[in-house]
Amino acid sequence: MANITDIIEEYIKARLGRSSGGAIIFRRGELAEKFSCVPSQINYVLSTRFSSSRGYIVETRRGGGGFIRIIRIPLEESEELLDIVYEKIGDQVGINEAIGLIRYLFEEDIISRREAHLMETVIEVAAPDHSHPEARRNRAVILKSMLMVLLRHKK
Amino acid sequence: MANITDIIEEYIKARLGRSSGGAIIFRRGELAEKFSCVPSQINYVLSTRFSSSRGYIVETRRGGGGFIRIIRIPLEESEELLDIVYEKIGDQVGINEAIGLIRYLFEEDIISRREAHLMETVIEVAAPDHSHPEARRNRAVILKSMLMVLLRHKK
DNA sequence: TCGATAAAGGTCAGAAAAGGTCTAAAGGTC
DNA sequence: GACCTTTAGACCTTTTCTGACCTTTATCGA
Repeated sequence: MANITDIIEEYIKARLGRSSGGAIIFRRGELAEKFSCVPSQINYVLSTRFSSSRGYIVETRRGGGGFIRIIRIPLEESEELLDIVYEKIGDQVGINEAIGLIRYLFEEDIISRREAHLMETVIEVAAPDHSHPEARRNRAVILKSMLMVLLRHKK
Repeated sequence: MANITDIIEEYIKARLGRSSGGAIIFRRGELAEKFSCVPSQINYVLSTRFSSSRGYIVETRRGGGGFIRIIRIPLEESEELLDIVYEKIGDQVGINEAIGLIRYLFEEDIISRREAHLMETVIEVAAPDHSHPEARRNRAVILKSMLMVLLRHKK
């Protein structure tokens, strides 16, 4: 259990715990240096331990001045939405289900009318081919991404 | 965030914010001197951060007495939004242009921060294959659809 | 007046500075 | 031994930065 992935995971969680806004930022190369591992190891840690299904958002930028930012989504108030994201939707979703979900969010006052229209339109336009499996997967990816944004930016 | 480009961008935005008419003027060489960089760095900042899709007009003059003037374009009525839809975007659009535009709308208070994040995420997720022509067309379709929603449902 | 010179800014290619992806091998677990 | 997780490394993409070389404009002196 002393593998480097777990150690880095703990380190990141400790820093997130100390941080004020529930977000930290660092350079991939520096972190790799600190733990004497290859940089891609950091990506492995991020994808296995800080995925969105675990309640994290990871933002990165390449090039000079590049960075990795990890944001923790406060779970207490968001569990319902996260549940929706990872249980109801899964990795594919039909158009009616998706639209139904969006309407539900509006009725529960989780999103505004305008946001609801925005989201519905996106679903219709970006994944129009109704029952094609490819479209079902695409729709799930887009819908989940949008829900993650809502989690991050409370109304 | 220790890169010069971001620092110069902030400096220019601060000066624009303080300015009365939403315009500032300076000498390229002096600015470069101030930030200890080569003059062409200023051009890089201008083209990546003060493009027209982000809501700026840049005017310059060469030779003795030359200058660079940056003008912020306020965005007021929905007619201008329609203009954007039909002129700036067209039937294909790059990712940076699209995101620049979304930020512009946010800065002009036409969309909320949450809507901006929603839209940016959609653009990134739904048309990820950056420079592929198919993705460029797809991006345009999605972006225009979203803008039409904004037009119909005022903030 | 007109041509040379100085004083700007513009362009472009390439280097540098990040982070991303993919695969193969190594390590664990049952 | 089969299967899953972890680790390393080769190679790729994006973004920023630098410098050499080019163009435009103003001014000054013959």
